Amino acid sequence: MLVNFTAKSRYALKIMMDLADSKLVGKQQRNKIASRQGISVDFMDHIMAKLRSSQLIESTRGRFGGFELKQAPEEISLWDIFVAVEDNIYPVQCIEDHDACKFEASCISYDAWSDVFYSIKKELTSKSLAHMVEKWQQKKVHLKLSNLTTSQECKAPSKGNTERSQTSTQNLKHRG
Amino acid sequence: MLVNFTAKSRYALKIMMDLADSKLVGKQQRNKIASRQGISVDFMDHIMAKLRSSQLIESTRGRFGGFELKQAPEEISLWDIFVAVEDNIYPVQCIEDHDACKFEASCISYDAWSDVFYSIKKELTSKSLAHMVEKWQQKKVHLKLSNLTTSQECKAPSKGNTERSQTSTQNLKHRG
DNA sequence: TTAATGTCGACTAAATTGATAGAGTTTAGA
DNA sequence: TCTAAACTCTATCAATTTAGTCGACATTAA
Repeated sequence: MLVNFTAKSRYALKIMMDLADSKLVGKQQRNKIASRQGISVDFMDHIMAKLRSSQLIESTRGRFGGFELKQAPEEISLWDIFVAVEDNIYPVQCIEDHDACKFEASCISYDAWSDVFYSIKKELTSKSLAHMVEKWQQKKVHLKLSNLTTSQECKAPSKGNTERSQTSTQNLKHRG
Repeated sequence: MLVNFTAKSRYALKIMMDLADSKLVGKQQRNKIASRQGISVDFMDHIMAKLRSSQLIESTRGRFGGFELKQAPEEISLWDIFVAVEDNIYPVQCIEDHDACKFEASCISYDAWSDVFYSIKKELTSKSLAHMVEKWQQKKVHLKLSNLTTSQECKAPSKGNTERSQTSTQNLKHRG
């Protein structure tokens, strides 16, 4: 898949937008976020850990704990979010690690990949979470949705239920 | 992997650059290309089929056959190449197929993904094969390489030899 | 006819991905 | 101090995807 963002990026973006959208209301609990955004709480844990270690969110443990953004949405770019959750952000090995390939200098495509990488990085760095959320909030007005009434309809497959299994819980394949 | 170009894209770019680079010399045989670019001929067949069905290259069968570009390098963008070989070029399902998700309208991240997709597409569409090859040809002058003396050193793993197997053929992991 | 060339589809091993499970830790407050 | 409501961390797994291999076939020039 070209320009392949894994589920981690998809979910991370939802989570970050959810937190930015509900910023004024205060800390958000993980199962609230998960159910609003249709993500399995268990899987979300992994994503939260990464977002946290990248200083994008902070968490409070214990009763009445929850998550909130650690930086202003204006300061967070989409690039920051994707980099936080994906294990490898480079299109090819040699861009990541110049020592990975001793033939870099004479490789016909090295410079082209380098070019591709930096322009994608530039584009994603230029897009702020604040801007994305602003557009969402304008859209919400049209949709006449109240502030925190985000859809519940987008479900992760339920426990032990794959698309081929016999239980009939719908897997809606909502992948945005 | 974020911005994940599979081996098909990596190889396809090498192949297209190789063909553009040797355009004046005429048709190129598949095992010549494969050995210059360090690709397994067998795997290359799959890529060639896709490049051909996308009208990017044309082939001549039989003795003295080979491959050549079907369009001028100025007319071919990196986007064209990646689209030709990758099965899915969309970062998320709902950008590909609006009907895939009936909750698109109320999805918090749909517009953001759409934005991401179109800016990456724009960037890659703006980069022509001609431009990339021109830069390579300038670099070659510095490297003092003759026109078709491209490196042989970049090998795909040899037959039946994975990184874990006991035969010691080096897998150089040249991934550009 | 033959050798050199490209074409195509079936198959497979390895790696990655998405998801699950379960045993912690921390905190507020009764 | 005890408990419930939270978050944290690591191990494991099934399904899918990817990269690669193989073999039989088709085409062409000489």
